[in-house]
Amino acid sequence: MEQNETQQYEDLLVKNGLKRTGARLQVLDILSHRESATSQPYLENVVGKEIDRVTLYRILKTFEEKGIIHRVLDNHGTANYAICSNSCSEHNHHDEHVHFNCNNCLRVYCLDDVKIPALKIEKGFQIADMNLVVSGICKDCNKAN
Amino acid sequence: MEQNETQQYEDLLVKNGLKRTGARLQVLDILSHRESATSQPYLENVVGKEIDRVTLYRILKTFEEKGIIHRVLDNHGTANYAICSNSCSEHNHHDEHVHFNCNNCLRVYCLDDVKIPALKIEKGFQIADMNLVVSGICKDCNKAN
DNA sequence: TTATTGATGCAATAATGATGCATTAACATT
DNA sequence: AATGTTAATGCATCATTATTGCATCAATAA
Ligand SMILES: [Mn+2]
Ligand SMILES: [Mn+2]
Ligand SMILES: [Zn+2]
Ligand SMILES: [Zn+2]
Repeated sequence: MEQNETQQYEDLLVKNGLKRTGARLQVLDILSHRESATSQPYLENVVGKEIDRVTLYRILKTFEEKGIIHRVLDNHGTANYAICSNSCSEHNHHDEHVHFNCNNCLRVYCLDDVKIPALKIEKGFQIADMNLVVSGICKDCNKAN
Repeated sequence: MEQNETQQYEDLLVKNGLKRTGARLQVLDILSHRESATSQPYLENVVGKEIDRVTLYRILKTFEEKGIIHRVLDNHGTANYAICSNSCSEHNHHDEHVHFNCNNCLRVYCLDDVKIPALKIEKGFQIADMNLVVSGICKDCNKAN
C-alpha cells in the first residue's frame, strides 16, 4: 500500500465520518486496484484470515451507503462492489453505467462509458434506480480462444 | 383450474418433452394468473404442503431452460419468474423487456412494452443476454398514498 | 401390463447474508 | 498522556435461497 494512496483512503474515510481502521483501509486498497467489480466471497478469500466475514459485509454495506462503492448483482444474485467513479455521496449514487457479467470468467465489468439510456415507462411508476447487466463473453475470454 | 386452460398447460408441457405432472400443472396455473413475476419462496408459501421445495426449484429451472418462463433477479438477488410472452423456446429466450422492482411492495413487474434499447459496447464483448431492472415505487404503491 | 425413464421427496449441504451482544479500538476531550 | 465516548469489530447464531445425491414413484411408451 503506497504512502500517498493510504493518505487518500484515510481522507475518504474521514470525509464520510468513518473511523480509519485497518480493515477499511485494506478493503479500499483492494477494491481500488481491481479492474472489475468484486464480491464479498472474493474479498473473504483474500483477507479472510485478517478480517471477519461479518466485518467485511458491514464494511461493504457502509461504503455503499456512503457512496464510496456501488453494488452490482451478478447473474447468480451475488453482490459485487466497485469504487464509485466520481460524484457519488451518501444515499446519492450516480453510477448509471452498464455492467457486463462474463459467463465464462464470471467477472463483472463496469462499463463506465456506457450509460443506461433513458426510458419511457408508464406514468405512475416512479424510478429511483436502474441496473442494466449485460451478460455474455468478455473481451479477455474471447481473446483467450 | 379451468378445463381448457389445463389442456393448454398440458400441451405446453408435451410440446417441450416434459411429463404432465400435477406439480407442473399447478405451477403453470399459478404463474399464468399472476400479474407480476413470482419467486420460489412465494410459490412455496402457496403450494408448500403439496409440492416439495426441491421439486419446485427443479420445475422452475426446467421451465426456464425450456423457454416457458423467464427469470428476473430482484434487488435482493432473489430469482423471480414470469411466463414468457411469445416466442421463447429451449435455450432461446426473447424477453428483453424492462422489469420494475418496487421498493415498497417488492413486486417485480414485466414491462412488456418497454424494450431494452440497443447498446454500443466495446468490441470484444460478446452479448448473450441483457437484464434491465428499474427500481422505485410502483403504480399501486404510489396510488395508495 | 410391464418396462423404461423422467419426476419427485427426503436428507443433507452450500452459499450469501443478517442479527445480537460482548469486547476492542479510534478519536475527542481533558 | 490519560480518560471517556462511541464506533467498529469478532464471535456465535440464525435466516434465506438454492443445490446435490439417492431412493422411490409415476407418467408414458412398448
Ligand atoms: Mn460499476
Ligand atoms: Mn418479464
Ligand atoms: Zn470473461
Ligand atoms: Zn409497489
